[in-house]
Amino acid sequence: MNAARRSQLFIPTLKEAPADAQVASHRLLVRAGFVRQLGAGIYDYLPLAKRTLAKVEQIIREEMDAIGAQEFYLPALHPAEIWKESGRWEVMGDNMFRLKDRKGGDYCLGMTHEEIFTAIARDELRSYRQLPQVWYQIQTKFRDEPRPKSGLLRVRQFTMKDAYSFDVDAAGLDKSYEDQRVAYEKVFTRCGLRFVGVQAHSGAMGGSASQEFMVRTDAGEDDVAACPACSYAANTETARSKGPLAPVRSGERLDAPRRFPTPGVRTIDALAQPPHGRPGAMQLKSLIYVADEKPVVAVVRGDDDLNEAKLQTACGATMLRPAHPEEIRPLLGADAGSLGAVGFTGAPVFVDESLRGAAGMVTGANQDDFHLEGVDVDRDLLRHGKLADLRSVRAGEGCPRCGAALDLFKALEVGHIFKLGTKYSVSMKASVLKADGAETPIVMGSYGIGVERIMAAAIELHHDQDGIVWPLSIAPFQATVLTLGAEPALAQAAEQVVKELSAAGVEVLYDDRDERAGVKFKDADLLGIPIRIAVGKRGLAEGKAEWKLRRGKEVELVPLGAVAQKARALVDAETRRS
RNA sequence: CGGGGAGUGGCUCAGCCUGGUAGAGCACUUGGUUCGGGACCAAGGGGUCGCAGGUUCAAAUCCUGUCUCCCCGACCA
Repeated sequence: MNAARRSQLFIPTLKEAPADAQVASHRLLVRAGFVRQLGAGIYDYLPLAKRTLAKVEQIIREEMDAIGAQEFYLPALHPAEIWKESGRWEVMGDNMFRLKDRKGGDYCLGMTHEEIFTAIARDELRSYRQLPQVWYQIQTKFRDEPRPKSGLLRVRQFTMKDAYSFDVDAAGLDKSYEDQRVAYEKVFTRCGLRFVGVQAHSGAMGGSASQEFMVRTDAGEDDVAACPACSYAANTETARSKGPLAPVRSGERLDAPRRFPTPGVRTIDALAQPPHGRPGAMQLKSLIYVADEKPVVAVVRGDDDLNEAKLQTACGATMLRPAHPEEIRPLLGADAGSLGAVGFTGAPVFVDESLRGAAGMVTGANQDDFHLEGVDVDRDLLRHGKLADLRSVRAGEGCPRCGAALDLFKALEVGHIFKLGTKYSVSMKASVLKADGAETPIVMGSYGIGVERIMAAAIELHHDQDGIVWPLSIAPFQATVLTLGAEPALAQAAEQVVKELSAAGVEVLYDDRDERAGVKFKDADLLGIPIRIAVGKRGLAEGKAEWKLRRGKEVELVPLGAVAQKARALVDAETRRS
């Protein structure tokens, strides 16, 4: 039966949103009775949410199956040993939920499943003839996020579709990756999301190439640089730009850096003010980080921002954090605000590539209250330091491909695909024999989609003052029928319409409650069911019902007997597979 | 981990400064009047004031500790 009675369903709607809901999707999911919060970053999914999530999962399943991926279901509870094999028992740090069993053995809750799938591949795959394999599951992941926030957008327990490809060589991986990329585009499109695929930073996953699928919304936590003129789009963790980056020159070229007193000056800004008057573009900003427990120095222009992800890429570290003040002084002899990398060889030095050739620069002297002027980057820094892309791009800078002004915006990551290569197959010894009898590590890819994030992103994209406006493909119900009034004739007519809709395969929510019309309208708008059929006295006198789409304004009178077919046609048109 | 803010009935909040034994709106129950965009009247039910100590004749209120939740920052020297 495709019909449900509103009076029986558990849909606890709220007039007022909880005070702690900040973003639209959070507020509306709670108000419309889809979710409740159990703890920080932990949510109950109530029947309406379950229906929508099931639809998202089904769309994912269909697109995965269409490219030959095979569905698994693996444990969420993992013995520590398997994570120690890949080395990620340590790498994942505090982000991993860990627990012990009664014998004191170490376990964790899965954050992702590269290790588990790779173990199966290692144990079971022997020959190149068995490849390629593409495996996936839709499973719960646990991540002890430092700061859960924004409702369902950053949580500690969530559902992920994670897929893994196993190929004999790089060419095979290229194809598997491309299959996934195309499947992802279909999934997000079918879910009603406008998205952009962007070049991404691989982070703790490792591997060569990766692409993120981003939904543009201010509720997102990532920053994307995209070119309005060409197809270039990248997470700012990897985005580049060209010009206008020529460093300002001081005009005074010195044979060697010269120390000068700057009492009390601790910031770029202070040094830019009188009496010093050295604009940020003339300064070098030196930042101290700890990469895998070892200090590194990053140097960017005074008016630029260091991008931590880029620094992480540059030094190849798996963990990166800013150094504590008490780590800085013993290393450089001064506190933050007076630091510089001129002649400093106590730790690796990375210099932003935009600084190549810059001269007449000012930087800290590694002595409190003193700076150096006349610094020549090539001469004074690059003999011991390495050039790297470290700075964050800014809006308006030139697209690295075509030069047009880059657009910068907030975005929410709903999917991420990686070319892992052999990182896991080597560490976990997953290999097959090739045709020539040689053993070769399996070449892997890994592909994730956040199921709840799709639901939340759809709401961020599709809502108005009154509530959610679901895309038909993932709405918990496709149509809702309202009776306006208590007359038995209305209920009779409504039930007939419900029956016909149901018979036509349309999922319908029948609001049979003894409520005033206003309450039903408000509730229907809040829930966001795409098709609203209202049966009231006025229309019924002519044998008609009112047809209105949640996304539109027009109300149309439709003969009772024609409602089901009209709905069927719309559902067919909007949920068809691409 | 640092900095803010908040925990009072299911929800939104007041009361706290200036201690005297808990309130409003919404929601819920019953009756009545209403009935096309979150009705009205009347009568009800429901709260160890996050938790634990302490001060006091007396603590939601003052003090200490602790837990939880939300926001900002995780750097820009």
